[in-house]
Amino acid sequence: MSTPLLEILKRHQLSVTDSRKKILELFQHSNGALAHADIEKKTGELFDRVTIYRTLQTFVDKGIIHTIPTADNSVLYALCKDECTQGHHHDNHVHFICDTCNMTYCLDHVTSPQVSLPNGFQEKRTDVVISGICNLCN
Amino acid sequence: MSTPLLEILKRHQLSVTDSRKKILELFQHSNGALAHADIEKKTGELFDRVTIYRTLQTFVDKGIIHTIPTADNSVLYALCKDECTQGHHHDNHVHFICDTCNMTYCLDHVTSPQVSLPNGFQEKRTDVVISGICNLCN
DNA sequence: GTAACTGCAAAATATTTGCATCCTT
DNA sequence: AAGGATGCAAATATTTTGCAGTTAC
Repeated sequence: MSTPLLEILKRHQLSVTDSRKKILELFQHSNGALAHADIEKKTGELFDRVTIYRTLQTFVDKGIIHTIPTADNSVLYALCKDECTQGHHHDNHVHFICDTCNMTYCLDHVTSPQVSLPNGFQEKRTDVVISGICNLCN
Repeated sequence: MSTPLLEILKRHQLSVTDSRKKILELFQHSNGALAHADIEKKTGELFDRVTIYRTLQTFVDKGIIHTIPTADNSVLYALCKDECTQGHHHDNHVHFICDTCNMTYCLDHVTSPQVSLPNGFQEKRTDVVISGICNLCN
């Protein structure tokens, strides 16, 4: 199903460490997005808080995960599809946040719509975040 | 042009104080969104940092301003259109963030597109954030 | 062996809360 | 006069940085 951990890390020229393996695994086994706090909770005392921050940042830089915009303050991360290359994310899919279970999904098969902008505005990237009720809570 | 300050505050049953007048005025004179830090900078030493936090929260609660989702950690606020009522925002317009000048615009006249979701997902609210180059920087 | 990664400590930043005082109505 | 808003102090939470020790390759 999902690409082996080691292959992903190696493809991005990252050395294979416990924290990277574990955190990447968490993303693969979660069908939604994760926040720093989620990861901290799920890894227990395994890694330092700082290591988690740095690992997430590294993954973002390398194009392994991407951040998801949220209206409140929180920062969420989710796996990129395989086509993401370093420094160039192609995550133009729709994100869905369930108001009930609070889960955040990447709807990989729903692509962002084309929006026509006023004169002079030039689109480079479109993020769509839809909230409502997910299929499990419905 | 814009609704008088006092009228807006009174309509939402808020007492008229210096900080509320000043902060609301800032939003009216800005054609973009503002962050807590922007407001702090523009008001100088006039008000306490905490007062700004509380004033912004009050405005959000009352439906005078709304937050804008951003992929990084920052929280941005912008004026709601007049139809917003307490606890019920109707800000279904598109937001635009300029990569060059870093300004955030509410494109009030560009409404969020309808997105068709997978079975079982029910939309309640759609946020669209487009980044690129704005009309002034273009 | 070397460069990169981690843990720990601490700094920097951001946000929230309690309470006494002041201001709006 | 009474309730709400503010300022200040301090608690809490979040993120970043420096550095020494450890690990991957």
